[in-house]
Amino acid sequence: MKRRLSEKEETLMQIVWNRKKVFAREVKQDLPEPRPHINTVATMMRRLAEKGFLKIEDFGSAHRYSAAITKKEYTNRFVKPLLAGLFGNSIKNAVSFFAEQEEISLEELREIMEMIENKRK
Amino acid sequence: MKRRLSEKEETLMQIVWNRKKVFAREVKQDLPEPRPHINTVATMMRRLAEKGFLKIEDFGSAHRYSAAITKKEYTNRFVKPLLAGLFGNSIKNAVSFFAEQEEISLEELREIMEMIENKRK
DNA sequence: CCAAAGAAACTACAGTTGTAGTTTTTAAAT
DNA sequence: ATTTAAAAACTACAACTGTAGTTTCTTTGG
Repeated sequence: MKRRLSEKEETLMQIVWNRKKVFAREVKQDLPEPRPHINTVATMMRRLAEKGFLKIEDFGSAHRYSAAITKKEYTNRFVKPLLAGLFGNSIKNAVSFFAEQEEISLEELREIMEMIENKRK
Repeated sequence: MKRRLSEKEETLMQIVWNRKKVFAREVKQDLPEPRPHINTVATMMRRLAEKGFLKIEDFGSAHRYSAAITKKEYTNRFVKPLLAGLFGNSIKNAVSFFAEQEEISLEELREIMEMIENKRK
């Protein structure tokens, strides 16, 4: 579990994180068109399991998959360093960037601050 | 210029973005130990150029590289969607996440808001 | 001009990713 | 028990990545 995932792999993990427990067939259904062959999905799921990102639970004749790493862990382990690398090791700079790009508004920043303050009470 | 870069490639781009114009030899110097062989760096730079991420300027017998895409463009094209994918298409959620992880403080959020407010004047 | 140094270009190879065909196993239905 | 359907497992392959050795080209110092 050392390298960060490719885009496609990340998409699969997204689906697993959302649905908690999934069969390959369901993962395929959640993918956008053009959907890959079911075997493609199955192969990628198997590889993700081999790499320690997914757990397998046997379920009759089928495997049911679930995440072996939470989205939070994944984000901390792989996404945070990515952002840090791009923004001089500062998440603050990253947030500034998105604020300047107007991907987040002053209003929303205010909401976040409130939310954090409440949580600390 | 369609897929996002690997970690190593991104590291090379970082160096180019920082130094603006670089020779392969300089890129190698900026890499952390254990440094790869110079040919490894050269090959990756050539491939990044082929993929449209770098421009080449001939400079005597050597190539001098510079970024063909700004860090801002790269972030918007590849990093923003990555974050959006993880956080329900909401950069706000992403920022909330990092705030909860205490990767950014209330103080810093306040600074960002001020900075943005000033910029809009 | 010629040799030496440095760089680019070319070649090679193993590991990973995305893709899916083929074969085998399993379960279910009659 | 036999067929059938579904899934897993296995196999294959091309593209891409990381790595570096080998060969060729180009400059420059004598």
